[in-house]
Amino acid sequence: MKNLETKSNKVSLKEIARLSGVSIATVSRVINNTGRFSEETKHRVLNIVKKNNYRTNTLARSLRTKHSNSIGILVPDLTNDFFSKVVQEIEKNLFKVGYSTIICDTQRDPDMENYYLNTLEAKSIDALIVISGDHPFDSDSLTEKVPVLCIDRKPKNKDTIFISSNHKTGALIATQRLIDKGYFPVYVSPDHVSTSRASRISGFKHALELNSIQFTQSNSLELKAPNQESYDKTIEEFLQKNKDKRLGLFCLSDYIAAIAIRQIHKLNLKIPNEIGVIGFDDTKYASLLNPSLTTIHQDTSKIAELSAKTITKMISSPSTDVKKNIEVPVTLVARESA
Amino acid sequence: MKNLETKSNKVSLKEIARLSGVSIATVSRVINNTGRFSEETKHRVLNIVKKNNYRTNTLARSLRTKHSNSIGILVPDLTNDFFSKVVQEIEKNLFKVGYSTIICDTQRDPDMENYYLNTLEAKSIDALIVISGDHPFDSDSLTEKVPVLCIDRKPKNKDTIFISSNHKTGALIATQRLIDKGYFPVYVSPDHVSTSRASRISGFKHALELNSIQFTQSNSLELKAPNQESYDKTIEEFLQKNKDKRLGLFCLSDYIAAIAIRQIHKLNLKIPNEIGVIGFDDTKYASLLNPSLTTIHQDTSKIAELSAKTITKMISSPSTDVKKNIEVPVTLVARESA
DNA sequence: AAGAGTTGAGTAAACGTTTGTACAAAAATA
DNA sequence: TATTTTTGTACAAACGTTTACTCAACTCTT
Repeated sequence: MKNLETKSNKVSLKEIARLSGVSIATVSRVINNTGRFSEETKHRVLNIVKKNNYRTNTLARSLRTKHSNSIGILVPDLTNDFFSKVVQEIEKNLFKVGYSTIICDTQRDPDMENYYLNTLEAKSIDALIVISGDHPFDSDSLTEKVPVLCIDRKPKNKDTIFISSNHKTGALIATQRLIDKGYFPVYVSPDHVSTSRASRISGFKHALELNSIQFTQSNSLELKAPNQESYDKTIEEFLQKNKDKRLGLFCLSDYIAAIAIRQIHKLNLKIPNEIGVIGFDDTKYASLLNPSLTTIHQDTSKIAELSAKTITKMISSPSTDVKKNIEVPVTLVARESA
Repeated sequence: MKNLETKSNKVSLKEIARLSGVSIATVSRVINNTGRFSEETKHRVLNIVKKNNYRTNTLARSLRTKHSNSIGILVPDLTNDFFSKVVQEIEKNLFKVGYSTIICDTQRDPDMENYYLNTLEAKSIDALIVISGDHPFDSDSLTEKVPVLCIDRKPKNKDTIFISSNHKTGALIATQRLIDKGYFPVYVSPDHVSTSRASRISGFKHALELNSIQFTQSNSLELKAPNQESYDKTIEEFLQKNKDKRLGLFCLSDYIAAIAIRQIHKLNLKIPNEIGVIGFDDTKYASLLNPSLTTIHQDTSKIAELSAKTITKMISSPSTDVKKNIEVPVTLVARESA
């Protein structure tokens, strides 16, 4: 038999106070355990609280205290394996230390990004973690009010804390491996270009330099396209045109790598003998592709842990300055594709 | 040169009222465009509002009005391709009609689920959309307060609105295809078992019935396991043991299918000649696997659209009753694997 | 030109908290 | 015992809105 009182929609401090014969203030102090009450009243109040299934109205609380115990996260695309993993891990970390997380998928749309920035600010979030869309994050007005932390994509303002994988080194390692194995190195880049992608490309180029290879047009394959089919076509054409070379594709993401491998199969080229492929991210499908994908592993757990730690530190002691640029090491995971 | 006033942290209705020489009430009415003001004051106030970069404090607003224009979403695992897609699409749909979305990843953890339920309730969300974890969703206390809509996994309470793909039919179609192609049908199920999985299994069994095939132990492969490696092993053993049969694997998700295909390759079995594989979900990697994966396509867009539409209708007119059980058709996408 | 309706405002209460101030009673100190 | 300190509590303001009431000043009706 369910307690009928559960139905009552609104049980406030006032009601609890009335029921237990003390003042609202006392109830509040008991609930927040902020002292100045006797053991006896404590028990009495807590009993009534439980019996009436009282929940603090956090709206009112936040309005009064100016903070909400919640942290906003802006993410450009939740269906992206890397992003969703990072976000999930951050949430897990923050949950452990008592913060609730508000995740907002901006769909890489500046309008939505702004919209959510506003609603989050209006919700008195205690801090903001942002993975920006295709344009560098740039909101000084908010940054003045709450701690802001950027992940993966460099913010416009150099003073904003920024955590990311060491993309450049990752690309360097991958490219060096391709070169070492005698492939003709080519980077394959998708449509969306972010600062992280840029770093990877720069790492790629650096590797060529180190090996005294002159970077030319044929070392890159840019996939400008609205949909996957035209990706397919562009890749196929490129492969056809460069049949003479033993290509080593450094794909800027595992997903691109998967598409490339698919096209390679269509042309009946043998991986890794006739062509090599390396990806980036080490998402959950990397080991499941056929052949399994050699790729650069991003340490999502580390990124998430660092992000959570840093942001909570920034909240609790805004004065102590933290490192502005944190780079998380990446590792190459050698599998079959190169 | 940036406006210095941007820095001021707190500009409230009161301040705007003072600045424009009218009462707070008038400013409020202008901002919400709720009448009872002259064109002249409107312009004056709006100017001041703009100049001072005023933002409504939604906390205060919600506290007063009892609603927040935001909708909570509970999701068991954001790294799951199907879930993240659905959630993203819902968010897009709700955004278009002016709702902001609060996404919470419960990590299939009942504790986190409860925690978020509480914080969401405390935030005065206008409605809740839930994809439950491994246990059917069961929160009548909340359901009494705001509209609740369940997706994909059947809620405990039969009166809760429920939207999902037609899992049973999907499984039926897939299994029938395997049978038609002369395979010995086997369903492959992962660890987590949900009501949606159960429906799929039931569809599978129904297909056997229709074809007068007796369901036995060897028609199922249950992957009870903590990690992917032991998945691998279980699958390998099963394949070895059933070498004599021409197996047709109906995998309860694309991800499982990918793992299975990987093992099949290891044993040098030829797909689709010696063994067939069909998945479920049609996630973005389905077409990229090798061979590409025949699978059951879930219409995430439709599910999302329906969810958004239904929930907004429930909010605006709680009295009109909507269909309690909405099934979204699925389609088979024929590719190479079976 | 008198009454009725409309328009443009202001006042103040309310939403549910937290917290500074106040103060009596009890406890500790001298 | 007289004084100080601590303890337990209440009161009331404040957070930033929305909105039900008022009400004076217009604008129409006849």
